Amino acid sequence: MKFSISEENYIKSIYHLQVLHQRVNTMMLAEMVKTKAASVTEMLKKLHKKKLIDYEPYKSFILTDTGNKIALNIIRKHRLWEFFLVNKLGFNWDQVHDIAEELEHINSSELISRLDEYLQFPSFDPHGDPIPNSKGKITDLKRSNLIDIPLKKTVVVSQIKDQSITMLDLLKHFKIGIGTKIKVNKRFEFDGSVEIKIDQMPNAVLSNQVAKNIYCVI
Amino acid sequence: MKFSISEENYIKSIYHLQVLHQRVNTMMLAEMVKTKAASVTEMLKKLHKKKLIDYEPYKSFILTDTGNKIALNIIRKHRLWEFFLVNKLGFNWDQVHDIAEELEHINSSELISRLDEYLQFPSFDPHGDPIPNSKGKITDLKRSNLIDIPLKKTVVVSQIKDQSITMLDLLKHFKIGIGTKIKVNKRFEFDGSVEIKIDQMPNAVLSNQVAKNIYCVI
DNA sequence: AATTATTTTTAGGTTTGCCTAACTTTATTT
DNA sequence: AAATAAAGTTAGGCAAACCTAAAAATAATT
Repeated sequence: MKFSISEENYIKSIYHLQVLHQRVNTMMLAEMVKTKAASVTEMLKKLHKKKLIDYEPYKSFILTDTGNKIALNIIRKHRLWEFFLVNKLGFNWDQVHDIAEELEHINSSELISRLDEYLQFPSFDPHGDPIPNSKGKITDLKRSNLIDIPLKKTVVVSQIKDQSITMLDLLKHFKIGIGTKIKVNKRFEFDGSVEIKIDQMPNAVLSNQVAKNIYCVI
Repeated sequence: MKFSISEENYIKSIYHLQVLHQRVNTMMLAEMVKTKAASVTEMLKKLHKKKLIDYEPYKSFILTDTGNKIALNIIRKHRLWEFFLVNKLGFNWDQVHDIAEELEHINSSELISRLDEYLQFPSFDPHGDPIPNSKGKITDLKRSNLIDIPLKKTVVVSQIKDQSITMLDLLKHFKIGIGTKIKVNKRFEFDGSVEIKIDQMPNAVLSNQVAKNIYCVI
């Protein structure tokens, strides 16, 4: 089944709202899709008829399993494109949302599976949000860089942002790679550097510049 | 100024028709955008009001300079995306048109200039059609097929006219694709075949039928 | 030149998704 | 519990882009 861009945006928005607040209402949705409540009601009736939401007038609505699957697919596309824009085209992570908002509606599963492969099946988008796989399954782990990670918590490196040779050299020296377990002991306000501990290694201090490029699964 | 997907498709189609037949009429355009003549007339009035075409009812229509520029920008996007799909995602050139047809309407000049750079500013798309630059200029390099090319001159393949699967197969065997450097050593009068040389390949002979379908930038 | 055929436009209708205004239902106060 | 406020729905309209059928203009034939 194919859906209009509008329908897709409503489905996606309902999904996001359900994650944040489990009860979703018409006004919240109206605000999210930047329209008026009356338009939302109209769309709810349509989505209900297409069996994408369960809906009782004046009561509430919730995505059906089908609706959920469709939402996850749109989100998958959005996040893969964001990953592409940042890691291939060199955008900053705060510049890509609007563009991905358009790209997510491109309709070709072949395109998406190839893109996924081209990007080497990333698990997280540039904001650290998980990318659903082709079956709609999400790794339910959050991700952030060493600057934002809670202290004294052991985390696993999942991505290095800056992949320059100099950066790789530095990482080699500290024995840091994808999968490495790291604990941040202390953060120094003065220069934003962090002291880390890796198993069987002495404590080490990474500059802010380095730390912010190392992303970990929490 | 921003245009709807429909408007963009009309503009692009008028451009293509103008290249093929300099006189364009309503019915041709209707067929090209897969709609009916009445709808075309409606759109012509709208495009005229927006000064994208010169239009006199019952007479004719033609793109204005502005219209032309917009058309070239859409075509630029289409061809860059096609190049991306083939050269980065590994699609075959005969699979990418429909996807590029959607991607060409994504609205971000920043995206396109970065994509262009990422692809290293290609001059031709996978079908050998020239990609307009950001100012709408098309490389008007001299191109001709292997029959008409000067002997002993290294040229670069830029377009394959016949894109049948059988032709594709043959080209694969000889390792010929867009961008391949070729030198024609000799032409045989008898059957019009040509002997070519490609770097790191033994000499090869192509039939006249094949040679005349391979276009190169001189 | 008159008739016929074709092309183009106009007129009137449909669908999608938006809007405002009015009305219902549900929630919150008093 | 009644009154008021807020949220949700319905009704009636609008714009974009499509459609069919009929009318007008142009082109082709006799």
